[in-house]
Amino acid sequence: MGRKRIRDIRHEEFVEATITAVHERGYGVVTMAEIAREAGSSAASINYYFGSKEGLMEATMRHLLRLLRTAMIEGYSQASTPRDRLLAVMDANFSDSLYSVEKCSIWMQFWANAPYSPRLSRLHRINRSRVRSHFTAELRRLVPQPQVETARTALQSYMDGVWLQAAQSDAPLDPAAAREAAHQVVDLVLPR
Amino acid sequence: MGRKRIRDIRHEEFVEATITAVHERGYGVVTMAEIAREAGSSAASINYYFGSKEGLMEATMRHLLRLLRTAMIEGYSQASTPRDRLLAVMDANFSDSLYSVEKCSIWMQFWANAPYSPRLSRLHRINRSRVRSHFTAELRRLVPQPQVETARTALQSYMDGVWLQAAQSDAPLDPAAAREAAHQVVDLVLPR
DNA sequence: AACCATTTTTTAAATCATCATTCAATTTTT
DNA sequence: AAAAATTGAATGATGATTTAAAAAATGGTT
Repeated sequence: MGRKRIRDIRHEEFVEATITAVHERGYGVVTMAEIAREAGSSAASINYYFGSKEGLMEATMRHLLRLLRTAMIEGYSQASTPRDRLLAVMDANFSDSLYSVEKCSIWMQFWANAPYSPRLSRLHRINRSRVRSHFTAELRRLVPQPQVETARTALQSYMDGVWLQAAQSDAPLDPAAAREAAHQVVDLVLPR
Repeated sequence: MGRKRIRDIRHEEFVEATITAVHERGYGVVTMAEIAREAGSSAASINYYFGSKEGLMEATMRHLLRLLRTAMIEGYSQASTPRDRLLAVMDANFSDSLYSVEKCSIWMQFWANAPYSPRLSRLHRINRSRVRSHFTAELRRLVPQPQVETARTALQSYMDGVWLQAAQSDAPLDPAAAREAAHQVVDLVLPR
């Protein structure tokens, strides 16, 4: 029973510490020692578990992607109409567990660094194309064929842009308000 | 006459080299030596002109902001209706001189790093609020009052999101197509 | 044109600091 | 007792910045 426990607990602790530390110091500047201190541990331990700094970063991004996927699946399962499913995808992006300055900020860091790390860029591509196919599937039933692509990029880029801004914010975010705003954008974009 | 010339020429050379080098290697990883090599010079020279690496980065961002402002002013001056002025702001963001993988990529890097550098974050804020006020001014005349704010964030975030994506692209961009797509998004958002 | 004095520009090398990673030894858990 | 986890202290690199000295441009004077 306990065989896997410690390993998993440490994993999670280090990933959480990474999120905090990267948010505070920046992806390019944060050191192993800082992350370790944040986790109440030592840099050597991180290497013991993750092999390298890059391995840790990849694990952290996987963690965030998992959060997003979970939020998305949950919302999706409760929605019955195409419109509700569309809103569910957006709501997932602005869910309480994801839409915080800390998370948006680290997400942005990963995003900016993805082009220089094959591991990150792969994760990034996979995530993006999943969101795209969700959007496209619902929009096909909501807008005339020639506008599907325009509506999709409008909405998907909107989400990206809002996160980009959120990362710059110096005040705490309001996820509920962000969802409300997103709904209004959907209203604006979809034919009524 | 020649007193200022050399200084200006070097400035520009180093800034161009910075754009190329940051695009190729990433903001957090690029070294002074790499930038210097790209410019056919030495790292010490960069410090002579810019004082520090951060100074160089700030100058580079200023350069990009100047490009954006120039493109915007030019388009603006030729537009006569609110709608045309709105489109002009968008077109400036997707102008041939700005909408390239290289430029979007470095822009993204600055964006991600702004929260950790007061100098960058200041520039960033100024630019953003200029774009916002342009948008708001035109939208006031194009959509009912209660929707102005929604339409503005929809469009402004759209632009941000498209740049974010562009930075990840591994193929050359098509600025004309991006402008066309942006126009369609405007059509979607504005009441017809 | 040629000459010198002054200023500006350039860079190689030295300095100084930082960090990821590894290793060897210890502690904790099973 | 064996395996897993932990860490302090090397190790080995890297890289921004400074310095000191050289090279190039400039301007004034014949």
